[in-house]
Amino acid sequence: MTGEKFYITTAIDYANGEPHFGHALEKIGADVIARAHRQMGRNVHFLIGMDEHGQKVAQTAAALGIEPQTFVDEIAVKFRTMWDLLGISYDQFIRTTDAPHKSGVRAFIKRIAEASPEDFYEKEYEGWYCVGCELFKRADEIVDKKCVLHPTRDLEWTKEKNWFFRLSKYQGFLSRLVEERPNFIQPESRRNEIRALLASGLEDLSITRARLAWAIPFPIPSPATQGPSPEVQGTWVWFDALPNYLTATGYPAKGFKDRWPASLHIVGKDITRLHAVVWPAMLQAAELPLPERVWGHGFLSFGGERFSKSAGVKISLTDEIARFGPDAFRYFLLREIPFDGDGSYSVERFEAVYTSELANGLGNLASRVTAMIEKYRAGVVPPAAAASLDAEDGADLAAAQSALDGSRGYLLHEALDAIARTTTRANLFIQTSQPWALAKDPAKSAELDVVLAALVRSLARQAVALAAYMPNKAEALWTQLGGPGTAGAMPYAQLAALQATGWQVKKGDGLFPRPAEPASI
RNA sequence: GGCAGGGUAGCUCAGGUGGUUAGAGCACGGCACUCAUAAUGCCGGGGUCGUGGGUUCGAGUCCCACCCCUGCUACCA
Repeated sequence: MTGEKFYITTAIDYANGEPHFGHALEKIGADVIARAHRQMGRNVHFLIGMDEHGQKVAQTAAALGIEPQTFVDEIAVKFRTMWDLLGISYDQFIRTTDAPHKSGVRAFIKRIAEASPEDFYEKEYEGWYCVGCELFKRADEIVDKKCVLHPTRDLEWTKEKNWFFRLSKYQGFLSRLVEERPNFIQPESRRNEIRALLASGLEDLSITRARLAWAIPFPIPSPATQGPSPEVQGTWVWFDALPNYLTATGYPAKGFKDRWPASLHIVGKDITRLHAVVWPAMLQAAELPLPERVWGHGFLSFGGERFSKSAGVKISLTDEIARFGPDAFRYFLLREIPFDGDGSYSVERFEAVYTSELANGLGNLASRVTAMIEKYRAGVVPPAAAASLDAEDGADLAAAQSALDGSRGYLLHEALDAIARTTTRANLFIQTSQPWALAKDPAKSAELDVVLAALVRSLARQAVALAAYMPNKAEALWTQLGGPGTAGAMPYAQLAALQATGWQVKKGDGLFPRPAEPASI
């Protein structure tokens, strides 16, 4: 690969539980973008990983009676197993307990201390602490002496000495960033929220915690506690987790700039502000290049409840993947949930979409085309001129590509909608041209060639276009068609001119078997 | 409480700057066809466009009020 570099990341997942639907949606979406960019000829590096420090991890491990490292090791295995099952094509898996990450974080903090010495300072912090939020609250978040989000609880006045990062200093810088680079934070709804946040003013961030043992020790000694046993604070999540995108490149080792800056951070909409405000300020303080773009995707709900919340949702990720397999699951999530907004998951919808679009639509189309090539042309695709189908597919495939090349953001649901139209068009094309009738008239043999070859080309294009979404099924289809190499390795640039003459078609098992009929009375 | 977005067929949603009978997909009903995973194609039924006012020759599309939903409201992704 020699193309333009494309460094894509997802949020690192907090190692305090099992992978759930929300994690899966993000990884699948990022994986599709990564795979698609490979087919666009980019030099892709796809990073995912785990956030493994913090109080909750330490507490959970303690409750289980095991060391935190042992605990996160087990969690990391569970996540990687899930990503392998779902076919996530990541190039690198970073963990914040990796030694290179920990040393990279220290180097990054020291770099800021050198480049922007006034940006770190110690302060005795005190304020109203909401036990519900587990946060200090600002005055404008307090109404009637109660937290607006937890009005039934009393606030507690709490004190702690911490290191702070002078985020307020970067307010002007960040405002210009968001105004001058409208693509920096997308989609538009997220950008509006960030603009509102910037307009309301920024406060400095506390970036360490006392008595936090399961963390990277903050590398700057406290001037106030010099002596035989200086107090060492634990580095709080901001400076531990966010720099993973940077330390993954090998920072501070020479050569990290071969990969940095990141092209695209895919994150949940709940943490877009961290990536669009805090992270750029940190990088600017270190005088390092900023990422090109942050994309805040939406959330998945189930019967009105968040998947990410621990309570109530009684639906298993592994069960849903097993229902029709990983590829169909990937397809459904991205088809059903707009990648720039929220959506809800329902088993009924999954079954409906699978049956109508994958089994009856694409699967049956492949079945009827391969059957006709075998029956009428002994399995060999005949040479033939282009048909109306080829030209008409072009617009949809272009739309599918433009929906995820970044020019309009990353609208994966729109891309799948466009590809689905090519499936519908091919089924209609068969009905209109009636190849079975052409086959009965020897004088119409050339006409039949045109129809059959066009259908194989259409399916081949669909296999290539769908390879990012359903990698296994796309290859299964490609193999049945007798295409060269793999569908996933076929560049989008070659789609329009794709030929299939001479391919050896071999009808195989149904791509998407219809679900078993429910037992009726 | 503040800010932002939204409420259109059973379900998911389209509907630039107001203009003939409000559209698509799915689901449902009928017909056609047979290459195919009883799949496909065609036709059809189905909507007081959140509520109430207003502007206009004319409003889903503009204005006002109200109701409801969602998101954001920065320190544990």
